[in-house]
Amino acid sequence: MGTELTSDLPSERARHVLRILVEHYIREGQPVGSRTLSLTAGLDLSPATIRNVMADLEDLGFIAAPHTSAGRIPTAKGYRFFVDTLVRLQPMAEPDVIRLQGQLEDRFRGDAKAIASAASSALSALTSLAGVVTIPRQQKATLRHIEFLPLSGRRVLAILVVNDAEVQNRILDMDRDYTEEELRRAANYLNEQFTGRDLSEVRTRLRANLDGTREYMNRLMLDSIAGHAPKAGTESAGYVLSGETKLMNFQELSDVEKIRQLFEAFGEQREILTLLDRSVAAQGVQIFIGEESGYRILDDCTIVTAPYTVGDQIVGVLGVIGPTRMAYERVIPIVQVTARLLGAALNSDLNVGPDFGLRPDLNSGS
Amino acid sequence: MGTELTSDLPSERARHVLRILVEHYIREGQPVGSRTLSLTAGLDLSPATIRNVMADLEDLGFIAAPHTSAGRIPTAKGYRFFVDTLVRLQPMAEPDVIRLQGQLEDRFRGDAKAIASAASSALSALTSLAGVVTIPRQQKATLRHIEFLPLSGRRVLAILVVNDAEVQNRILDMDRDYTEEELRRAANYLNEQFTGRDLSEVRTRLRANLDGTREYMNRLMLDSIAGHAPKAGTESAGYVLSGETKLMNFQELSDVEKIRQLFEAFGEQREILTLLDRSVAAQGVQIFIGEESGYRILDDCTIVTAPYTVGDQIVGVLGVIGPTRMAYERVIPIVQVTARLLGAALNSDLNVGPDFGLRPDLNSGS
DNA sequence: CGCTAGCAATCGCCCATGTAGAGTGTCAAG
DNA sequence: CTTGACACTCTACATGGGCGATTGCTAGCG
Repeated sequence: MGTELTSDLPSERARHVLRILVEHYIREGQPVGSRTLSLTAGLDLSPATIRNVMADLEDLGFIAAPHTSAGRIPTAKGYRFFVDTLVRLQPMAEPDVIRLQGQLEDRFRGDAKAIASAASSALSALTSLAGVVTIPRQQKATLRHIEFLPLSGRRVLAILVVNDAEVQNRILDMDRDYTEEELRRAANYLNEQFTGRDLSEVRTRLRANLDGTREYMNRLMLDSIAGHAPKAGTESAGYVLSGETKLMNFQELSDVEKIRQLFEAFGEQREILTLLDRSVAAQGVQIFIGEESGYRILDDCTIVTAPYTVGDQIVGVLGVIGPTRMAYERVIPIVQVTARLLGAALNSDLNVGPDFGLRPDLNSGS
Repeated sequence: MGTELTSDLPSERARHVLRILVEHYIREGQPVGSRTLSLTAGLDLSPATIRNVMADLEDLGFIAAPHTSAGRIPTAKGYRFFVDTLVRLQPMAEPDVIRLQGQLEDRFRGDAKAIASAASSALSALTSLAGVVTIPRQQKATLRHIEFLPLSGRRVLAILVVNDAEVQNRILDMDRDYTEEELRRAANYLNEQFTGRDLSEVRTRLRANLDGTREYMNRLMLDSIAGHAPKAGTESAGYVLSGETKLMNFQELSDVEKIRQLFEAFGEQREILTLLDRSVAAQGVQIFIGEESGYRILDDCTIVTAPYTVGDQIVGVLGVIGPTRMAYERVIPIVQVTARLLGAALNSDLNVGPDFGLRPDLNSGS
């Protein structure tokens, strides 16, 4: 027994072998034997010695043999060690970065779902995996314009234009009917006082102004502004998934039953969303390998995620879903960069948006 | 050789055999042999005789043997003859109809995409196939309110409220910048003249009024109204697909590669949409069996569609997608009834919608 | 003490072979 | 026209042997 066995960590040489093995397996998809490693490891060791090292690695739980006399393949723990300490990340090619940047910034101004969709497609195209992007929470939503229309049955239709050109609308159930004149006055008041302000600011100011004389109006106005976030996209909170079909190309997922369960999970959204939510806590790229996710359905899958931010607020999560055997050294930087660029695109969208640059008069409260 | 061979149509007896064969195959999914038919056909014929009949049916192209010495299975032509002349439709169970009606009428007022989505899910649940519903064209779109907001770069944000409380918005690229005052005047003009009118009417009237003096305004106004239909839902014109994953349960589609192509086609939307469009022409239920669709990808699939109407205008198409071997006698009535009920739900939505019942003043043109 | 060469053993994969079962086509007799 | 009988065909399934890849072990080497 080698000295490695006394420790939980493999020796330097074993780490090298493990790296070569994982890299090779990721490339070829076939179990890797001692002969192959002896030839490609660059260590100039005979297969027999390699075998000893592999036996150690197997004892430590990093690799496993699908059956006697096939080579070894990495376990989830093996992949974990690989991505944590062995992988040599391959930065994205500069042209790809520039193209990606263009796709994200290009005229998606204001439409949260569209830009999420673009990011998702881009992720899928770059990685040949499934891309997933949560629809960004609109942390900063600056009021541009508001309008009320009376409906029947004491309901009022509120139309908000926020940020550049994002139109939101919701129906408010009120205590009594309002005349058109009343609604016009309320809208005028809001437009005059609060155009260019952040919605949360509008909310607090409205609460402060609640002086009793016009309480019912305040109720109307508060409701119209309140809780705008959850209805940001069309389908309420959710994510955009792209390139799911690419997953069917992988042999390890070529079982129809597995694919079916996976796609059903995609449709349900719940499980995937809670999984994505977990990565909000983390700072950078987070990786769930196989069984680590805790969901049986994803046992053969890895999810690589990263939160994306506007300012220093996390507004969403993006990532890719693929088989555990994926090209981590390429995928991780792609997710990383996409998160940064998406954040940047959203940010420029909010702050140097065309409107507020050119029309300061709108922000001055007229 | 029997006398049938001189005709393109099978004899009475052959038709009976064909019916039993198709019914049996749909139920069991296994090729049907002469012995089985002899036992279940109720004709009291020996297997040998049945074999003669089957030979005739095979010559006519209604059935085929996957290989020597397996039973026969229906060809596309066989299914076609079956659904055209042999099938005994099984009306939907009354409770199911009532439940379906409830699902469709229930509080989806105004939201075209939501009601299409509900219909699609219902179709999928009732048939255990994939349900598909095009988002209804809003044939009658009455202008409720319009508003313009200036953006940067000669762009203008137009916000329309149509029908009850449906908010549409689009960005118009104009030739020059407009002042807020100009935009306000344009909006006022439209609101005063056309509130309560149908959008198509507004369009024609605007064209007629194009008198040169205010041409640029007309351009703006026309653009804001024009082509509102394609942007009805969120994702522009399209359809809602439900229960795709159910298709993976069928053995005839259990090949991963086939499934992949099918799902990619679903994602593309184009091919499916053109196929659905074809059934707009037809009056009632239309069926595309296997290769009849003209799309290789759908060779093993049947699509059962029906247009649905508001008033007497066809506003959309719905249907189901499944393997050619599906329970036609149940599926056809389900599609039929769903189309009728969806039309009815949309109709009640438009005509006795809460707004127009209670606020006739809005419709009178002020 | 670690590395290596050699060797027997193990196991999955592939292919050929054999067999059972299901169904067909045909033909002569009823 | 129908039927029973028979030979024929083809698939599905199980069986078994050979092949190749790879391992674990052990003895020997530096």
